[in-house]
Parts: sequence; structure tokens; C-alpha cells
Amino acid sequence: MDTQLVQPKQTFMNLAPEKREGIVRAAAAEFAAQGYQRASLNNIVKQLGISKGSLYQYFDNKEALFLHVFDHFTLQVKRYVKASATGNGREDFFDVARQVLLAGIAFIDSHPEYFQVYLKVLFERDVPRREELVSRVRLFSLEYFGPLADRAREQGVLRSDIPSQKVVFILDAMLDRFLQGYAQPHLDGGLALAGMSADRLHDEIDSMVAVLRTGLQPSDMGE
Amino acid sequence: MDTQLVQPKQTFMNLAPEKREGIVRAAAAEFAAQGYQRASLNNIVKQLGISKGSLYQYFDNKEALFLHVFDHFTLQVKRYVKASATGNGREDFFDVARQVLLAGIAFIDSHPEYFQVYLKVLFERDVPRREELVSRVRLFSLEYFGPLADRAREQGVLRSDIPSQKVVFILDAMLDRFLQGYAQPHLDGGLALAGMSADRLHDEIDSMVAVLRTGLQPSDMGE
DNA sequence: CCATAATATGACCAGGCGGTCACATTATGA
DNA sequence: TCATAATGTGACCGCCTGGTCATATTATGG
Repeated sequence: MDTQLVQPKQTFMNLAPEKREGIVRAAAAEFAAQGYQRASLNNIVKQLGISKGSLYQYFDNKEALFLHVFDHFTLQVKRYVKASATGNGREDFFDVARQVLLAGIAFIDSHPEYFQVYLKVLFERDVPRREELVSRVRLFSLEYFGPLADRAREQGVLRSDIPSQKVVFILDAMLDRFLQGYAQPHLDGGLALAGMSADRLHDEIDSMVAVLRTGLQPSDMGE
Repeated sequence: MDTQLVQPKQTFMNLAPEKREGIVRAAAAEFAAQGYQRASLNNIVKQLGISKGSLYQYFDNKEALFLHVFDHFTLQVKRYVKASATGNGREDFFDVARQVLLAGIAFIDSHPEYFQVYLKVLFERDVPRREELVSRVRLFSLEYFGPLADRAREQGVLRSDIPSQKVVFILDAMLDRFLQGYAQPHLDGGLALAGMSADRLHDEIDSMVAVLRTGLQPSDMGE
């Protein structure tokens, strides 16, 4: 989740920032809608009103363009999650989970196409460097929650009969599924997350986190 | 989840059952590997050693072939889940969840390519009649667990402060994610479900269900 | 045995793809 | 101003796709 996956050509970097943004945005929209293999460079250039030759002056090939889009995605995710952390390192474990969930919602709201790209990468074969892309995101989650869970367990706020690895799995599964349900209505299990008001959404999140807390907290702790 | 999505041509029904099976299997493998749009009929006929013209004597077009494959998928899923139900309707809610999870594992073990097709349908746009296909499977889950949760709630084995809809969402999310992690190792959150022995896998399932139970059960019930 | 129906075949079609390149246009700076 | 470098352009290429169809092969039954 650190270094860039690919370097655009110098020509691209010389472009006006708005134009760069427009290109990344249009490419992201196409990859989000079609997935990697079906995405059409012809569509992208048509949408942008530039020629195909120009696109190839900016990026070596389809793969480089795609990886650049993914780079933007990971950068934005990092930004959102970091912004959600209140930072003093002493927060309640489940409060952090709640914060991350809210950050995820905010991210999807402002960059729905990036989240779609991510979902496509998860379930499509033959995406270039797919394993690497997926691990960048998954590892981020594991490395983020893992130490938090370890510490929480040591401090006795997590049941000792469940390994922290499993705690992280459950947390990760729930968060990921909630976000997927938010982004793809047919995965929301009838909760109708998609069109929900912010207040109702926060209620849903709170009660979801409450269930996790009850299930994962030692039984001698009050709710 | 009841009627067939599509009727193959009579010519296909006249074929020897082994040959029919071979065709469905090869098609499922290709759709699983490539998704609907990228799947190549040329590949399928090459794999089968038959001519493309023949395939078009069996099915009207690519869509009809795909829908027939999906029909087989839903049929098999139904079969597995039904076989897992012990049937007397008086089982513990969470035991049923455990049974369904085990049925899912068994299904993936014997038909990994069908599960991949399902995952592809979930995350691909432009799959023919996609909404309908997805709802067939999702509705099956909701309609299966919904009444069970309602009854369990009435009987006081589920917390009354959580609507059964949310219980079903959580259950569904956990089961689905567990099976996805089993089928796609990068979703297993580091649990390494894929290569796991049956015994260890059952332990994982038991402790997963135990967490759900603790989280969703009324607090005045013992563990 | 042979006429007829059923089935199998693969060359072929139009269309879309990623990628190339000779050329047109614009920017640069002496 | 003008030579040169940088950038923009879209017709074109080879390849693959889903789908067609005239023809070859096989099965059927009188």
C-alpha cells in the first residue's frame, strides 16, 4: 500500500491537473462499469474527446492506465481511513471499527466508481497483477485491525477464547459486506442500505457494531 | 428459484446424458474462468472437440447456454441445502446456520466452478437477466432464514432489540463471506480456509457460529 | 438398399478490440 | 521569425468474437 504500481509517462505529468483528473476519472468509470478486460480504450477516448494516439502518449498500454487508476484508488482509501482515525491510539476497539465503517461509507459516497473497480478486481480473473492489488487492500485491513485486536485482547476487552485472527476475520467480513451491500443493493440482504438517510444509516451501523461487541466481548463485561 | 430460466433445444435433449453433462461442465468451467462476456464459445467447442455449428444446434445463442448452466447451478444448490436440513423444523436456529454453512462447503468442494459462476454474476455488469439470477439466490437465502429468525425471535432465543431482518443480514453476511473466503483465498482474512483439513474447518465453523450465538442471543441465556 | 430426415461441420461474416505510426498541429526559444 | 521539439490525430493492422449457412455425414425406417 506504499509505493506506486506504475509510473505514467512524462507527457501525462506535463498535462494540466484538471485534464489529468478527467482522464483518470473517465478511465475509472469505464473500468468500474466493464471490469478490466471488457473496458474499452475506444470508449474512454470517445468519452474524453481525445484521440487514441494521445492516450498512448500518456500511458504505455491499457495495463499501465489501469494500474494508475488503482494507484489513485488506494491513495484515496488511505486518506479516508487515516482521516477517520482520531489518532491518540487509546480508542475502544469497536469504536474504531465504527469509525472505519463510516469512513468506508464516505469513501463510497464520493468515489463510487473506485469502489466498483475494487469489487471488479476481487472477482475477475486476468486482471494484471491482481494478487498484488488485492493484497494491497486486504493487507491494509489486516495490518490495521490486527495489532488493534491484539492489544484489545491483552487489555481484556475481547474474549480470550477467540484468537484475534478470527476476531479480525469477523470484523473484516462484516465491514466489507456492509460496504458491499451499500454499494451493490442486491447484497444488502433486504436492509435497503442504498437509499437510506444518513441518520438511519448511522443507526444501522451502531447496532451492527453493538452485535459484534456483544459477541466478541468477554461475557463478564456489561453491554 | 423454481422454474427453468431457459429451455435448451430438442436436439440437446436428444443427446446422450454423458455428452449433455460434458457440455454443461465445459461451459460452466469457461463461464467460471472468464465471466459471461469474456467467455468464448470458440474455447468451449475447442475444449469439447465439437464444432461451433453443433453448439448452435443445442442452444439458441450464448445467453441460452449460460442460463442453462445457471439453471443447473441453482438446482444443485437447492439439492445441497435441502439435503443438509434434518427436517423436523424444531432445530436450534444457529444449528441450522451451521448446517447450511457445511452444505455450502460441500457444494463448493464438489462444484467449485458453479460457485465461481455465481460470484461472477454478482460482480459483473451486463450478465443477461442478472437481477433475476441474483435474486433467485439471494431470495432463497432470505426466504430460508427469514421465517426461521422470526420464529426464533418469538421463542425468545434471539435478542428482542435486534430486528430479525438484521439478524438475517448478519447471518447471511457471515455465511456468504465464509464461503467466499473458502472459494477465493484472498478473501479469507488470513484464516487460510482453503487448504484446511475438514476437522479444522469444522472447528472454525463452530467457533464462528458460537460468536454469532453470543452476539445475537438474549444476554440472560447461558452460552 | 435407399430416400429422407436429423445432425455435424468449419469457412465465413461483420464488428469490436488493443496497439501502431505517418502525419498534422502546436509550443518553445534563439 | 523560424527551426526544432513536443504533442495530438485517426486510419489502419492483426486478432478474436458471436453468429450463419451451405454442405457433408450419419441415422432412420419402409
